[in-house]
Amino acid sequence: MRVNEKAATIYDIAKLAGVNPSTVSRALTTPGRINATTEAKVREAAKQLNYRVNPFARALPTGKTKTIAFMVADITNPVFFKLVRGAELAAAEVGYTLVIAESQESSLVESATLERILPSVDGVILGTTRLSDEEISALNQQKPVVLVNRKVDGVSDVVPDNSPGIAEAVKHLADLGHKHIAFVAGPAASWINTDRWNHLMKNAVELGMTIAEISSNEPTLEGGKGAFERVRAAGVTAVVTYNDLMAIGLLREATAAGVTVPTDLSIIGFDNIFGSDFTNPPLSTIEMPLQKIGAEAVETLLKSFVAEDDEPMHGTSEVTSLLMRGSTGKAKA
Amino acid sequence: MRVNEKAATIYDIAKLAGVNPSTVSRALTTPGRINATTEAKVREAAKQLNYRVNPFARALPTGKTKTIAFMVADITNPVFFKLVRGAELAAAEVGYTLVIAESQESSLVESATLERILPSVDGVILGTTRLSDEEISALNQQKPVVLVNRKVDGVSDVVPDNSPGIAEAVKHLADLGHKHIAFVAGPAASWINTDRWNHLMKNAVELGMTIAEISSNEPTLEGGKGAFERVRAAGVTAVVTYNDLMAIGLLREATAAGVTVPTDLSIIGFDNIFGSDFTNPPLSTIEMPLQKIGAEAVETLLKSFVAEDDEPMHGTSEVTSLLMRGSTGKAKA
DNA sequence: CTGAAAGCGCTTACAG
DNA sequence: CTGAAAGCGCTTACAG
Repeated sequence: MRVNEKAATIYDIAKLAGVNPSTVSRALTTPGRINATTEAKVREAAKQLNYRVNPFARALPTGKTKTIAFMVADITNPVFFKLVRGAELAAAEVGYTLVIAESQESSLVESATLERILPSVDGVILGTTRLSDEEISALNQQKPVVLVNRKVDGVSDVVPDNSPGIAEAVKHLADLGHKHIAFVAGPAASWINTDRWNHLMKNAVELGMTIAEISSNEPTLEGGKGAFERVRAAGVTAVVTYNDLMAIGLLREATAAGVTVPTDLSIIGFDNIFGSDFTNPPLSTIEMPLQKIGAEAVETLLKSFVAEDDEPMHGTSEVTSLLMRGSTGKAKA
Repeated sequence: MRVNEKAATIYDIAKLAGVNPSTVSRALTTPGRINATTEAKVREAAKQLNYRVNPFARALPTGKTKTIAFMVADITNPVFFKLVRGAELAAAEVGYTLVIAESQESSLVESATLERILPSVDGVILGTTRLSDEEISALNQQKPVVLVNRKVDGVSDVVPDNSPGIAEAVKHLADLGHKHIAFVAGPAASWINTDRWNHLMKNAVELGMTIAEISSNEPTLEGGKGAFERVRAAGVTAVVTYNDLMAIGLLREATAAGVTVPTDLSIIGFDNIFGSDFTNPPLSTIEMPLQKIGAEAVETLLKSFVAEDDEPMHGTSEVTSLLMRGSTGKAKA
C-alpha cells in the first residue's frame, strides 16, 4: 500500500520549534503579526518538516475553501478555452483553485453538478448556463455568483461591450458596398444573442442597409451549414453569424455549393475561436477578449467575497473588435 | 453581507430524527448497514433540512478528498479538450471532482502548482507533463499518479497503441505510390514522439520506402510552418507530422508557397484536433481516442486508490486509426 | 443496531 | 506576544 509517511502537522512544527501549535498557526497564517524571531523559528521548522497546510483542516473552522467553481456548457467548445484559462491563471495567482464543471448543455446536469460541488467552493462563475433567471438568483443566495455574458437582476456579471466590434464590422461591410445583409441568429434565449442582434440592427439601419434576422437550429457547425439555404434565399451579399462555429459551417457549405467567399458572399463570425483562421479563406470575426473576461470573472468573484453588502458588481466593460481576415470582400455588383 | 443561514449539519438531523449524530453519519455513509426504519427516518430528516455533507469535514477524519488533479501543459491546446472531458465525465460519474491545472509548459510552474494542489487531492493524472522521470517517481510516492501518453518505471499509465493507425497511414501512402516520405518530429524529450517515430520508421522501411526525420522547433503551427523549407529540401512527396497543429502550419505554409496539397505534397497529422477539418483541404490525420483515454486515466487512478500494493497499472491499450480526409493523394510522378 | 467519545488538523476568541 | 481551550462537521473504533 502506497503510504506517504503521514504529512507533518502544526503540532510537529510546534514540537520542533518549541512553541504552542496556535503560535505556529499564527506564524503561518498572518506573517508579521507575531514576534519576528518566533516566526522565523516556526518557518524554519516548517520548512524542515516539509510542511504544507491541510486545506481541508483549514476550511473547517474558517468556512473558506479557497476554491471556485467554473461552469461551462461544453468543455470542448473552443469559446471556453480562453475563458477557462484566464480564470485559471487569475485564480492560481491568488492561491485559489478552480474547479471546472460541465453541464453538457443540460440544465438538469447543471443543477445536479452545482448541487454536488457547491459545498466545496466559495463561489461560482457561470461561464455559460442553462439555468433560468430564478434558478440563478436562488443560487446567488447560497454562494456568490458571477455571470459571464449574461445579465440577471441582482447578480454580478462580466459582459463585454459588443458595440464597438459590431459597429466596426457593419461599417466595414458598408464600406465594401454591401446594402443587404443578414444575421444568422443563435439561441433565442441567449442574452448575448439578443445583444448582438440589437447592435447589429441599429448599426445597419443607421448606415442605410437592410438586415434580415435568420433563425437557426443550433449554434454549431451544423447550424451554420443548415442556415445556408436561408441565407441564399434572403438574397444578401454579406452575413454575420452568432458565432464562429456557425460561420465556419456556413462557409464550408457555401464553398460546397459553389458560392465563393468572399466574392459571392462575405461572412463575419463572432469570438475568434481556435481554428477560425484554418479555413479558406480565413474567417473575419468579431473578437472578444475571452481570456481577460475569464480573469475578470474571478476577480469580480473575489471582490464579492469581501464585499460588505450584496450589491452586484459589473465587470469593467471589456471591448470587442473586428478582426479582418479573408472572408469579407466587396459586395457583388 | 450575503449570508446563507448556516447549512444543516448531522447534529441538526440527529435532533430532528431523534437519534445520535453518529447514527446519522452511518445512515448517510453506509446505506443498508443500519436499521431500515432508522435510516428512513434519518434520510427523511436530511431531506427536510436540505442537508448536504460538508466535504471538508468528511475529508478530515478520512483523509479522502474525493478530488483528482488533472495536469495539462496548456489548457488551450485542443488536444486536451477531449482528454479533459473524458476525465471530467468519468470522475463526476463516481462523485469525484476534477481539478484541472495548467503548467503553462513550464516544469517550474508545474511543480509549484502540484505542490499547492497536492494536499487537496487523492491522486493526480499527468495529462502532459514537463517533469523528469525522477520527479514523477517522487510525486508517485506521495500520491498515486497516472501518466497519459508517457511511461515511467513503476508509475501507472494510459497509453494508446500508436501502431495500428501508423501502419494504416504508411500503407495508405505506399498505396498512393509514395516512395520517399518524412516525419516532422515533435519535442525530442517526448515519449510519444519517439514512439510515433519508431513505428513510422519500422513501417516505412518494411514497405520499402525511405523516411527522413526532420527536426522542428516546437510542436505548434509555427513549428510546422518553420519546417516547410526542410520538408521541401528533403525532396519527399509525403510527410507525417508529430501533431495536427504542425500539420496545419505546414499545410498553410505550403499553400502560401504555391505547393498544392495533396497534388504536390501529401500531409498527415496526428490527433484529429478540433478544427483539423476546417483546412482546405481538410487534414488527414491519425486519430487518438482522447476522450476514452481521459476516462480511462481516472478509472486507472480510482483502481489504484483501492489497490493493495504499489504495482503500477497500465490502461488497456486504446487504439489509434487513420482518418482519411483531403490532404493525402497520389504521389507526384 | 446505536450511543458516547475521541480524533482528524486547523483557527480563533479568551486569558495572561 | 503567546498559551490553553474550544470548536469547525464529520467518522469510527469502542461499548453496550
